[in-house]
Amino acid sequence: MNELSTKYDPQSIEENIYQSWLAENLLHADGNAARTPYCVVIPPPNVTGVLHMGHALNNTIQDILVRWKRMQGCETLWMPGTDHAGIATQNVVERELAKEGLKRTDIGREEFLKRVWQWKEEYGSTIIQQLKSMGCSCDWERTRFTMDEGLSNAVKEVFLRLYEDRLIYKGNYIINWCPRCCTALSDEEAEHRDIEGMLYYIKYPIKARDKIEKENEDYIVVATTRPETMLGDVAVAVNPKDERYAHLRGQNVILPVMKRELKVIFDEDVDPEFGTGALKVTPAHDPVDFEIGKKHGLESINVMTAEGVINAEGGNYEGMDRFECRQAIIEELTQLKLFIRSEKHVHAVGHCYRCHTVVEPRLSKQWFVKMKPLAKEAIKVVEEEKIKFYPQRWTKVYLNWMNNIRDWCISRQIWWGHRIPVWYCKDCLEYADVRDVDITGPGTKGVYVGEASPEKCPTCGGKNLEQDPDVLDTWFSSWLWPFSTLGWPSKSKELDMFYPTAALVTAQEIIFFWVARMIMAGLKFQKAIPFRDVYIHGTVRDETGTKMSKSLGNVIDPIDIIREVGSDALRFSVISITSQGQDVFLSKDKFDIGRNFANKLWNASRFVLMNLDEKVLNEDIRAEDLSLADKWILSQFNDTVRKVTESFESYRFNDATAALYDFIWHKYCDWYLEISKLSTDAATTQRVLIKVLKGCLSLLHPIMPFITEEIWQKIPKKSCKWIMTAEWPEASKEHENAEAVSAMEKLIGVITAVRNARAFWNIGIKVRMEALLSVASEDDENILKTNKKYIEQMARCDVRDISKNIKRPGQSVAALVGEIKVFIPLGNAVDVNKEKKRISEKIDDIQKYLKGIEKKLENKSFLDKAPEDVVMKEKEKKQKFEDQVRNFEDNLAALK
RNA sequence: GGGCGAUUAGCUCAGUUGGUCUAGAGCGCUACCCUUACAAGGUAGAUGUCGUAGGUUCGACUCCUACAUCGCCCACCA
Repeated sequence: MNELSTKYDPQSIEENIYQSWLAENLLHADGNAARTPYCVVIPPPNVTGVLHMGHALNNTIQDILVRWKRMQGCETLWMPGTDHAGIATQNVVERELAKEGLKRTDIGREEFLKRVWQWKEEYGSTIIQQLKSMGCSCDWERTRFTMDEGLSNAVKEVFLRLYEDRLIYKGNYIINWCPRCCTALSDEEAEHRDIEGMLYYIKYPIKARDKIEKENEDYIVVATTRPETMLGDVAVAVNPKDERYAHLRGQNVILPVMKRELKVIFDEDVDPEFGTGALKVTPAHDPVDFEIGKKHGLESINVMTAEGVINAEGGNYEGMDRFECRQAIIEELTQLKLFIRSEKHVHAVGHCYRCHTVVEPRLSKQWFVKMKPLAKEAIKVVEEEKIKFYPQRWTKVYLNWMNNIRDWCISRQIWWGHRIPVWYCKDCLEYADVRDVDITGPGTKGVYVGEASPEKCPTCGGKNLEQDPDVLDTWFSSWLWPFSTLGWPSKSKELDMFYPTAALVTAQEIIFFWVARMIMAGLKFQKAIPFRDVYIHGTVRDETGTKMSKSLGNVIDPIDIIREVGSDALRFSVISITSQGQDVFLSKDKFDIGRNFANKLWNASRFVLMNLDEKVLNEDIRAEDLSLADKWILSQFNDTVRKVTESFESYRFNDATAALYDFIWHKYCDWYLEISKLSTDAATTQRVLIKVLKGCLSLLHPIMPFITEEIWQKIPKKSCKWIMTAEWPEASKEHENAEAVSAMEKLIGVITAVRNARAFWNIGIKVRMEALLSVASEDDENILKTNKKYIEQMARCDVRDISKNIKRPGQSVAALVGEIKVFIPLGNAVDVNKEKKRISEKIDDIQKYLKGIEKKLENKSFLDKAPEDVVMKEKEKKQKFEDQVRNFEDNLAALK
């Protein structure tokens, strides 16, 4: 009944344990107001996503926090859910359609959305299932999805409020455009990557001279990385201070290929140092050019379609792909003798974060959120440390971004997402396409902004209404997550209780996407911060330091690892190699740490339970019955409780795993368990074994939930049925026992000395050894005498004598443990020369350190300035080493 | 162009306010051991001028400055 299976087999326990928790309803937070609330908000994984190592790390950390707080008696809530990932999901479903030879436009918006929902129902919960297999203790009953009705209401409400406050507007700007996804992207969604491209030097002939006759006079040379955009050039700009071009004032140049006449304009923003100092101006395709164009009243010529293909404005190049066009234009220019040369040029090029296509800066009409006013408060709360980042260095990164924040492009030209809640009256507007309206805020003629479609146009009463075709950026719903998931905009018990949430755990990549925006939304709509602590963990990378990603094929799939070594081993391993905020370099062998540790724990528990007589648990441990080893292990355990709790409190999770690993393996198993074999029958020993085991399981439970629960279930007469809801151990002074710790250290020293001699003299384990212990103090004598049996058991020797001033027997070897001299008679086995050499080496070793200490103590400044206790310690150290040297020298002399 | 991180044993990494550090762990390595919880184990052992050069200090792996190498993030240099 109480027995654990001989082999630790995570596969056979993990699934069952999780089902039991669900059956017992242990994961559900019902909102008990008598307890301290503790709420963690999951970074909602992408609904198309599958679990990767980053998720594994992220969710393990969150689960640790939640389980730990739950055990501490908090009312904990871990809100799970997924976001609808507009672009990514739409891409997935479009690919499915493509298999049937269809495009989304073939089936229409409504039918397409039906397909997406179908897809979501079928595959959207993959990642949720995977989180369960990791043991995550989320409240699954509260699982949310950004497209749920409640969350959609929050989105509408927020859009309306921002619009009313004139923080949302629609206008014509250069945005990042993905020609593959055919949508606008926000600045954050364009990932800049360094690309080795080309810088092309092109001659633009000066109009006054119709033929190129003189070098350097008949034309101006511009440099560009994107020659295809020249089709949309409207000017050439130079710096007014640049004397090279002073003669061009008032001149026009001819745009090659298009043969359009361009003005030469003078603008401070042109850098004379770059390229030739002359800039071709293409306002429709470059943000800098757009600004210059605005300043100088230039027209904008858009030469590309949404798909990145040259349009009618591109003359002969119409219909050509943008990159093909680049080559073709260079060829034509070469023929015209207007192409000078190209040189290699490394520059950062934006790529779509969903499909990695090179983004095209494109002039288009989009919806934006004004960020500066929102950022103001969000900067303040972080500066005032109402929200704290762990590690702290991210504060600076956050503030830097916030202080330079730019308006957020929130409209997307896709179908899957929250439709923009804006309707246009086609009768009132003079545009054929509703997209073309400029909207600065409430009061725009023919524009209605509201929760649902209006009956009629508020301006003219007409019924010719059309909703804005665009949807909102997915992050426009994610940024509301901390309160939209708790019921807002409706009033709710949960919102009152759990907002602000306690901690947010996330990766560095989404500080700007998500964390910063949640802070702004929280402050704007709840008038309160969304969370107090932000813990930023490292990025999971492979051995070579590159980010793990599917496309690179360097992923280690957490699900494979769970299958091989179990979820507990995965969790323990990943936590133990992650120091605060540092990136994680992962390779498969790292999981041995957790696997071996779980195995060790399993076997130790098996030993304890095997030797347990249930009846002894009817009574408590009595202090007067405790042996030295009992007191020692209880004191050491107490230390461990303190360390683990402190580590969790300061988000230093690997410190917790290190403390537990060291205690369980090297103290509990290596020493206490072995010593306990002397008295497995004794009630007190059994009680201590169980007490410490239970304590370890509790401390370990947040990190390794399954194995600890499984073992817990086999322990008889426990206070709580489930370890998941058991009490978190508390460290207390009364368990501290410095005396026992120091006494035990002496015993361990003696035992190690004997073992050392055995190994050094190559004496087999079966040969019985003898030892004589010469002591200098009563205390030592008592300790050794009362615990003689430990030495005999652990070092496999007979202790012949323990007393003061024992003379070293002939044919023996000696060791020193503090003030205790250990003599080990070896008979003829002793090789005098070998022993001499051994001892001499030890003396040399010690003397080396001794010299350092002596030097320190001779230094007057040190004696004057160092604190007293430090000086005292140095003196003690010196004394100790001197004693050791003297002793070893005596020993050396005793050798004949 | 700005900002940040890393540099410690053969490998992968810990090391919290400068002195209990004679710098640790895991893996690997060496020797012995299938000792009745565990060979995914046990016992014992070897291995480091803590990237380089200065500085602050009685004292630096720890703080400061420069440099080197690697990596990350941000940025409209065409």
